[in-house]
Amino acid sequence: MARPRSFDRDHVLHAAERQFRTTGYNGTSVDDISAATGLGRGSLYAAFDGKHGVLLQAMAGYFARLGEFAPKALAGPDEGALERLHGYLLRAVHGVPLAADVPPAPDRAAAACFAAKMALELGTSDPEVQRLANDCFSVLTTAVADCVRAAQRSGDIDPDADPDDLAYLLLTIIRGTDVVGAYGHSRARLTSIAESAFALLPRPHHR
Amino acid sequence: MARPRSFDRDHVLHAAERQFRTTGYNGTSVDDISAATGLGRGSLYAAFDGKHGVLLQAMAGYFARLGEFAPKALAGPDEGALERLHGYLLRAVHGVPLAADVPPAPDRAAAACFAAKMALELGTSDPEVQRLANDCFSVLTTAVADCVRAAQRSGDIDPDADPDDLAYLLLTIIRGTDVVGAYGHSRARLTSIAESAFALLPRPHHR
DNA sequence: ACGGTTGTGTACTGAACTGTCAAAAACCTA
DNA sequence: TAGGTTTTTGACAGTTCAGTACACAACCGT
Repeated sequence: MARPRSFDRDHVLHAAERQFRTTGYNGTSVDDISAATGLGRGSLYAAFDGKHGVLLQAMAGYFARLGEFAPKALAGPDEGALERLHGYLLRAVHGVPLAADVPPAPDRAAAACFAAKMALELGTSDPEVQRLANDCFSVLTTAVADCVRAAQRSGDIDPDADPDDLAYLLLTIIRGTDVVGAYGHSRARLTSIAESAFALLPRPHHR
Repeated sequence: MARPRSFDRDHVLHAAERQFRTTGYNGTSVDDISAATGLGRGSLYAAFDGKHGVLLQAMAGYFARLGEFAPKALAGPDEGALERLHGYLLRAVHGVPLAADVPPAPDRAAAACFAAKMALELGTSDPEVQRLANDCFSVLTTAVADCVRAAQRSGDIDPDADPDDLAYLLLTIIRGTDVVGAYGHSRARLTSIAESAFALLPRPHHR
């Protein structure tokens, strides 16, 4: 028996995420968020408790999408594991993949991992942001490590390699391409980096 | 026949760099810079043309230090090239090395590449910053690629590998550890990533 | 020692920003 | 259809910020 809210929570948080992505946290004013989401000042404070609240909840939403998509993209039968890894790597260097059918963003720099960007801007002074960003990273390393193990079982990756170390390395490379993308390098360059990384994966010793 | 300036330009720019590194560009006010450098507002505007001018000149100074140190650390006889690469990689993942004897910074997150951090925060909207950051990256990739070529001549790296691709990949990994460091991961974890990367370098096919 | 020149410190201005408040609007239920 | 509840809207106060202007201090050559 009260007025229902006129906006979709996830939709608003996603718009705020885009804004934070392009102008950074400190570079975004509450009015910017207001314009990007269509919500008035008062509604923002009532629903999300202001700028910092919007950030935390937007990051939580991002984390949820990540935890939904990445494991799904990497899980599957052992046989195709290496190829799934390959595909994920190639898509990831062009922007965090969050849906199977979403094409890479037109602007690579704006497609960098949201959590990573916020962690780099605020991580030293905002432990909560740092923790959330690290959670995003953990989800990804876990999913990749599982996929590496699957590839090892199917004989496509050296069984002596440590799957966790390999997962950390691959994710570090992916995050590194966020930075290289921010430098303005071409899509072809990023693809080349991804292929080089993939080519160096330790294969089993045949003989 | 005029009053000389009472500050050392490089010293001031370095202090400003530290401030930008810890609080970001948009998170730093002119008063913050003033406090960090000891210069008054007027002097800052007269000598560096305000906040943005300080950033550009601080980045230029950073670029100069980078171009001074990195090639020196990686150049040398072909024989020790692989080991120099190894040493550089290990030091780089703990913060941009700018002098041979400087120990890694106490706070890893504050030791990330200055240029990379600024590029990620401002790169999309500030082409000048993007260009300067990319220049920093180019200096490093060139130096690393040269060292890879040296290691190939001495028979420590597969001569069939493309040294430029390898250099891009290694630098991408190093920039990736800036992000992983911002997540709050331990020094040991970063070392482990660097060692994993080094272990995967393509060795020549013996026999 | 003095004057010209340049650096330094501080106060000021107009704009922008954050967080809050109260009135109006929208909705549901009875 | 009327009342109660919650959202929405717009405006407001206090603060902070970037950039400027002006007065003062320091130095050097003569």
